[in-house]
Amino acid sequence: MFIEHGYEKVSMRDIAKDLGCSHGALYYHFKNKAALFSEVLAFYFDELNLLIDLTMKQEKNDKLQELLLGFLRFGLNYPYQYELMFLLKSEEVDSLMQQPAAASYEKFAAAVKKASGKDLQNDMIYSIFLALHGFVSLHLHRVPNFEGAAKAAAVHVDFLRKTI
Amino acid sequence: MFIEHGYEKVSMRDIAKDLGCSHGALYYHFKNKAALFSEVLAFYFDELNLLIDLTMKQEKNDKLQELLLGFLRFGLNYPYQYELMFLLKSEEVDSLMQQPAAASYEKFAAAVKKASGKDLQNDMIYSIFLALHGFVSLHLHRVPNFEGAAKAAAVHVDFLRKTI
DNA sequence: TACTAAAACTGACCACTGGTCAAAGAGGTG
DNA sequence: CACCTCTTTGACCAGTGGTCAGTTTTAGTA
Repeated sequence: MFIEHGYEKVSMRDIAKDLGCSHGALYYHFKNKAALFSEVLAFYFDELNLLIDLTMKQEKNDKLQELLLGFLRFGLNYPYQYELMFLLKSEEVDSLMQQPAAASYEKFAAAVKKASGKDLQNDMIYSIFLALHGFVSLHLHRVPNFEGAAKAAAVHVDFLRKTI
Repeated sequence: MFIEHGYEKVSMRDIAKDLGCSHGALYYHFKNKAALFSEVLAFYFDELNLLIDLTMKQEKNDKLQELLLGFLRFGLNYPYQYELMFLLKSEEVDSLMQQPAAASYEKFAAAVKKASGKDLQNDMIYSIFLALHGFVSLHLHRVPNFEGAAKAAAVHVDFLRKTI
């Protein structure tokens, strides 16, 4: 439900109705709405980490491009998840999200360094990440999925590749 | 109030209490909360446009750097405004915000082109904008103001300058 | 001055939200 | 049976954005 309609639009009562229980019962299992949602999101951090691993494992000559494009694809194909993984700042959710987000970033940064074949500066990798994040956060929800911005994504990644 | 506490935190009743009227009265003047807020934001689009104009008018050798840094400074010093100018996607607000946002972008893009002294491709300018947007949207609300990320901002702008 | 029409405002009301909690139910063990 | 823990319920709270019939204020006219 969160994935289809977003965090704000889904109420605890909606979830309870779908489960066939009262909304009060949810508060026995989860401290609050944010805690419930963050457990849903944990799955998607794993998914992103897995995606990075898979990209690095496959036999391709241009892993770097695949890495950058893969990030954009992930962001736009899981818009609500991405929004809460890297964008939302509501105090409640953010405190639960910062640690896994940082871990995923570290994994991404290490992969980029390795895939580039060069000894890239950390600052540079961070700038590249910011540029990718900018792309996703601007196209988020304005485009139905990655396909809707695939061409622009390729152009952006191309721009970034040239800087490396 | 919006600027200090953010869109979600300020209720129509809060505003009405501050004005010394009933919250119903607000709905006589504004279709809804989003419409009220978007009128507040119009001021900040003007502010950003003015900032671009001023940067281009001043006698400096490195207008380009000033332009890019200025955008980051604006974003981090007016975090709630920036959030709703370029980040928020609630259907209500977004439809009111897209046009002025696009206009401000066009102004920015033209200024970057002129300041660079080269005939930059539009795609490239857009990528640069996305990279700046990524910086702001990631640091937003995690840092009290521009000063809190000034060093990282300088590094990021430096990275972008090198690509031009 | 008295009247009128428009503009502005009020506050009760609606359906909804996240969250709390005493009470009630289940299920298992001795 | 009693006893105990785990789980669930649903009434309740304070708050939200939004609506609207009814009232007041304002300003212009006869």
